Amino acid sequence: MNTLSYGLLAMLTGSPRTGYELMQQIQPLWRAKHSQIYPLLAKLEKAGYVRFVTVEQKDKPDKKIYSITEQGLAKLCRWIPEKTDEPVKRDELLLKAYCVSLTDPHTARSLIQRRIELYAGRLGKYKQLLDDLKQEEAGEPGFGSPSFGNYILLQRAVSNAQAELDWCDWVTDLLIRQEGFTML
Amino acid sequence: MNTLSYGLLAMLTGSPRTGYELMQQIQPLWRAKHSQIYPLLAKLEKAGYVRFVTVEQKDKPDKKIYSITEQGLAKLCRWIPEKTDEPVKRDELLLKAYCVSLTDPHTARSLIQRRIELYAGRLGKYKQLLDDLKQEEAGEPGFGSPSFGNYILLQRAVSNAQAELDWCDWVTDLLIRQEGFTML
DNA sequence: AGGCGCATGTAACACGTTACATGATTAC
DNA sequence: GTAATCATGTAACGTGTTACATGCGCCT
Repeated sequence: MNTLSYGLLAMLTGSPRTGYELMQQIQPLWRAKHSQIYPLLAKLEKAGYVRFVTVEQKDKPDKKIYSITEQGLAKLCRWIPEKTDEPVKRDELLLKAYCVSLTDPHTARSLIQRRIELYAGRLGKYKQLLDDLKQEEAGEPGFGSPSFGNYILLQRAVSNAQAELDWCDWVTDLLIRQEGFTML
Repeated sequence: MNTLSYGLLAMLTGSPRTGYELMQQIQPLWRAKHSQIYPLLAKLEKAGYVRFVTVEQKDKPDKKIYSITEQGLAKLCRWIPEKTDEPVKRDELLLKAYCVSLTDPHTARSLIQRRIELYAGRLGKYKQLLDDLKQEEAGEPGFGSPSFGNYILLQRAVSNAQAELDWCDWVTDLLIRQEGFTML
């Protein structure tokens, strides 16, 4: 039982899902490819933590809809209070930022610009999802609501994307002022 | 040449360092253990991108002080404008947050509390380093300064830690209100 | 005609962590 | 005495990515 396995169980507490859906939906929390998820689901099934029903489809491949079992739920509940590892972040841009003075301000700006586009897209997407959730729940979901987890995570995603954009804008301002000077 | 290799070259543009120092100093940008770094440094040396001098020490093991070569610098400069991969984040806490309603608000609060301690510590550390840098540079380092990369990264670390703390505080408030209700 | 989305799975490889190995000094 | 810091390195293992494999329907 590695962390991703617990992540899959966690996702399945929301609703039953296919491996394909799990792969897509877990991305914002834990990056993983389908080639890692399918074998893990098979293991979880053998261990009795999840079960699946096969749904035949016309025009599309058959799919397996997984749901969490009582045993899986118990396993998950025991995991939650355990010591939580520190988050792991690896960002190529930060390595480039460290030695950014090796390039010119113009190149530096285009590096940051691509990052702005990335986070602007995410910000819009997560804001939309957060609004949708508030509409459905008619306000802010409380701890008891099954959407509570989703709610606090969406809120986090929004403020996180905003913070990234703020930093990018701040750096861009510094670089623009610099370009002004080097023009002289 | 994987990303960590470029990261090591980037670090060495600041000043020559030992493998041990590189291992420590690259952590905030790219998590890696010494067992990964030492073999990579050996490869970089064979490829001619870095060189080292051995310094004998009494009372401590001998050390190799690495510095970047002209070839290494050229290689690094060619890498910077290349397409930058998206950042990878993996955080166990977010997986737990998704299914946090499976536990009680009290357990949830202690999960968040540990994270608050982690980021409060980092915030203090990075604020201090940022102040030190501003003192040394007598103000904000400009693009030309060799500290510019360090400066924008420290600024980012500070605002990032602050954003994490803000979210933790916000979640804690939600949970405290919840505890109030469940008491009734 | 070619690419994307759905849907699953395996095999080979690259990357990262843990453990093994050594050894002196300093601090609690 | 027992752990931590400095300092390097290798071996085994676990995790994550890329590539291989299949196949239909939809869109451009």
